[in-house]
Amino acid sequence: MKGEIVPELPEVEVTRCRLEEELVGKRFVRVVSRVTKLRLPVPELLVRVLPGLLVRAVVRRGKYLLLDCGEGWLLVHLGMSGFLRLLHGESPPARHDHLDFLFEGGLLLRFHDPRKFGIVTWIAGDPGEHPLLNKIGPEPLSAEFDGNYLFSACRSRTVAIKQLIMNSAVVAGVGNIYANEALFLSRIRPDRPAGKLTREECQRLAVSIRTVLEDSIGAGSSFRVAEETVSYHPLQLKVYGRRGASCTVCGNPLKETRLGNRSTVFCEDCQK
DNA sequence: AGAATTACCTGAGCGC
DNA sequence: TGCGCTCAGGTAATTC
Repeated sequence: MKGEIVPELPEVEVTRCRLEEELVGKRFVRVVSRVTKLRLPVPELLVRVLPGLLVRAVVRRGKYLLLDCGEGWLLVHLGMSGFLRLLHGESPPARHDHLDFLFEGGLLLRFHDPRKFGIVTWIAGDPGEHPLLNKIGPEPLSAEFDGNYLFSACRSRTVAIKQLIMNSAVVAGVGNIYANEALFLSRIRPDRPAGKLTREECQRLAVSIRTVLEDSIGAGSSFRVAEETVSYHPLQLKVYGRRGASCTVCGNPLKETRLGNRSTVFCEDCQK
């Protein structure tokens, strides 16, 4: 598909930063829901529980956004096609504008998601114990995620390394695009059984995952993400979406295969 | 336990 | 023009 914007971890992180700047310290005034079900049901109590509450913090766990509202947490996942916009003042909702969160001062946070793969829900207790969050592995940008951790996680695993790093129980928030990019950068074939990687390869891959994510967050930070939409910087993607095009390193045409029914692009000459 | 498969959803693109 | 089909993909649930 052309021009498809899938929010990956960098997009979610840049969105988090914008929400943090704009919303922390602000109070919900009104919530309007025009949808009953996204990937999960959108609880009706949102419209009752949020007004009057103050946003204390905005945090990210994998691709989940969490607004700390004191007595509970608003959890948002953008799924495949979701994004958040920040608007000032009244604005009539467009198609697929499913939820509006109005804040004091006239600020409007709007959730838009054509495919409804996103999630908006309320967590009353400790978010770390919530079923959606309690099995998620370490953050890829944290110190906990390193070559040694990844090597341990690979032990006795027969799945392809690409599928392993896309498993959120192993590492949080690595989606298809950056899995492809990180494997290219670390010169490892995506279809290698995870258990066959050496410790040194795991070290390279862990560094590459961090690098591609951090680079993208840096590139994205110059864009007005949460106000408009999330945006990729396609020029910096070296393999994803480039089947048949020339490898940026050796010039040979990139190959495409499927792993776990996901598009997988790599260079058979550079990646071993 | 781990691996493989399915389900959820809509818009775009394609063949006819 | 439009119908029907396929594909895109995050993640949890289900099945093997």
